[in-house]
Amino acid sequence: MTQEENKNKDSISPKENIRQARVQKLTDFADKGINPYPYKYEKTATASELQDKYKDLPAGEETEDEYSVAGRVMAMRNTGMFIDLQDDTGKIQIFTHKQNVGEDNFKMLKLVDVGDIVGFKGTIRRTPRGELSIKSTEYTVLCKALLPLPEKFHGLTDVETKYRQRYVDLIVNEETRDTFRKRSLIISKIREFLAKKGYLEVETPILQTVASGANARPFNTHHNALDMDMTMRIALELYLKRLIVGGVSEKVYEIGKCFRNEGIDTRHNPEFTMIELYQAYADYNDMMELTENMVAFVAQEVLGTTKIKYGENEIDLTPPWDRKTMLGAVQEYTGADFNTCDTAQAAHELAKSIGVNTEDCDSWGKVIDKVFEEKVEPSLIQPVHITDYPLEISPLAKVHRDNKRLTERFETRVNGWEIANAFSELTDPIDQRARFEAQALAKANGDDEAMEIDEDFIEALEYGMPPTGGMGMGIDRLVMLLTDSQTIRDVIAFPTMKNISK
RNA sequence: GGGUGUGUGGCGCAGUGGUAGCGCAGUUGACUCUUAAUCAAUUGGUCGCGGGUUCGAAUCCCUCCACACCCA
Repeated sequence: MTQEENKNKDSISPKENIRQARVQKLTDFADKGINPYPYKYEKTATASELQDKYKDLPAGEETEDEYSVAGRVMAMRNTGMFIDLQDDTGKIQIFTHKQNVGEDNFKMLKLVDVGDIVGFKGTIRRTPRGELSIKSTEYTVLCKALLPLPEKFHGLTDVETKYRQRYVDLIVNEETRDTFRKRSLIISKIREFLAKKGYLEVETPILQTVASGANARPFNTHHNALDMDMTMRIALELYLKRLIVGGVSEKVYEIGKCFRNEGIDTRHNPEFTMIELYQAYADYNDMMELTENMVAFVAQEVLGTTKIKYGENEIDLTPPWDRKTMLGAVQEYTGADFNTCDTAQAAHELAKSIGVNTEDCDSWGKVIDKVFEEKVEPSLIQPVHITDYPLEISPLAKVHRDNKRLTERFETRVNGWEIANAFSELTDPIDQRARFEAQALAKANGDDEAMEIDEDFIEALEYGMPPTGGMGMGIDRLVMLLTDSQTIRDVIAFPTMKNISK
């Protein structure tokens, strides 16, 4: 090696060093006429199928049964004689011996590294130590990996790398794979539940000119060809109700991403998945029943039980769930009865008397909301529907049939979190316009999360919408609950991360 | 936005003012029914970035960056 080359070698990073050693192996394969990135491989079994089928095969026994398996090499012992192969169902050991694969092929195993994807063909045996194995007669490199996997024992634990490079996390951490498989199953079980009830799945625009239907700030974007500013949706609500107006189905739902331009924490990601569903001729009481039945069905199907463990808590999702009015819950936990307050000012004073500062709240309803959030919400571990929210904070819900200050709205709380929000939907277009105008006024007074007026939506209501019950649920939080995940980033495959400037 | 932490080779970690270490992975060899295989040798790091204090900084101080947790 010349001095120049030596200097060159010294200047590259250690990671690049390992990579270059593997790039050299690509050349070695090419020299043998082998393409380390071939096109196809015929698998005849998965790891778990074999583990299951041969679970009673005694240690030391051999069979003539021949299979082909493929997956990622996770460990090599005894210079490649024992290989742990992982596919998406589990692991199986490969036994390679020069007597079986031939001397040349056995030597060529030196070109195979942990992390490579390889197909093995051979017969089933169980080793004297009791490990089910495939006695390999031939093998095919299906992909040469150029970068090394994290350490085999401790694996990858750095949370930042787990989120930024989820593919590595998934390769080495079974719990991560399990969480995302469960996420998929949860969503498909929701679809199954709603399909059985006659719900029609629909799709509505993500790019919108008016982002409304929730109290949140949107992401702004721009359509070049139309030269038009647009926003990403913050809720599914108003378009789904247009479909109820149209009558494409009396029961519709959508599962999809919503986008809210706000902070990130353990329960918020800027893009997240919501389900919203609407059922004509139903009210919020029907929605309570539907919500608890849906969640219980999903838990039963995915976990085999409706009694789940989350952190330190046991949570019983078995219906029916508790129901408490918001004012009743506040009174229960603080002793304060906000029914007795006729004005926002009186509510402020009552809140102050129980130690809640509500200076930033400009209405009776907002005061109660804040007191509820501070004094009640954290205690609501077991599922409960909190009903009858104040009018001022519920611009899309019908006025309560028995109390004009309240609406027919409930939020379902589990583990202290809001997991569902539902109404007897407001269908009166004149009232809806008044509610939007109150929101617009709040926005003008500095509440940048107040709702936008959606004129076309009001027009839709003027064509007539049947009485309707609607419900929205955060899928990510439901998945957190059912997978015992402590942060939303553990249930979103690629959570939003800040750029690393280099 | 505020507070508290964390950031050291590909990965997991030690190192609180005096020449940057360990394990795994990698490389070379030995061994060949292993299970985090074993044994021997060995490559690899401007200690997140930048500045300061000091004879001397991974270590003390400041700015910035990223991440986590708590609070708002």
